[in-house]
Amino acid sequence: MFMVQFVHPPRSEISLAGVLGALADPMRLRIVKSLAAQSDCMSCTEAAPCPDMAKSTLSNHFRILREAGLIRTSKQGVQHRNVLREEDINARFPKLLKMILSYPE
Amino acid sequence: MFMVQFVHPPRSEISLAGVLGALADPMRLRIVKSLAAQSDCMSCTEAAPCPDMAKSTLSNHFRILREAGLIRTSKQGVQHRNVLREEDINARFPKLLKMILSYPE
DNA sequence: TCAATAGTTCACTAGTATTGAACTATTGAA
DNA sequence: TTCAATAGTTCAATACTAGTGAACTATTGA
Repeated sequence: MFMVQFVHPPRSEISLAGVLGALADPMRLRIVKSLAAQSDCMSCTEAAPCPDMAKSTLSNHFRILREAGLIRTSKQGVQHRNVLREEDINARFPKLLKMILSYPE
Repeated sequence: MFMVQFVHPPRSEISLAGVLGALADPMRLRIVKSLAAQSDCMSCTEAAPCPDMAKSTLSNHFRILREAGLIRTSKQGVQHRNVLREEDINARFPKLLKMILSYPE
């Protein structure tokens, strides 16, 4: 009877290396772009960058984004609600996120 | 009698994931900051982020920066001349480098 | 009660990072 | 010329990280 606990670093512990490392993967970048395009939250499968990715791989990508401080995950019924921690990232590294997401590739 | 050949991707092949991945390491970020602060080139040991790092590790970091398209290396005598490919990066991802290097950590 | 759904965790394999040791290439001095 | 010093690279070994199928947990709805 163990609830899944999500690890979210506080704003002050979000590191540049962590953020860059999390975004340095085409799949994770697409996940973040999807989340940035949404005003509200998305489930993991909604934000999945491609349909044929293994569930465990997707789950791992979300964990990496979460632990880097890029997204916040909460549980809502059977799904997970993922939101971009835009304010926290902007407070820590102003304009970085917007700039990275602005490049076409 | 094999000359060491350096791999430098052309500007068009510099990828965002490659650049972010290369910069997503505190040691490599420090190397790039050192190079950005210099107007001319630096040898590998001059740009070394800390004195106790193994030579092979340092060499590997420079290789990663080179293959990501962040630096250009040429041989000059017994040393290697490393320069930041600022124009190429700026052409490909405007303002990204300056922004990343501007954060204090 | 039981099946379906949404993710996580585990175990395995494959790729990548760090490092000491050995190697290559260049320079400068005896 | 010969030899040592210097600057990096390459190799081999170990340790860590990513991708994936299979098994598992938790929630919902029939």
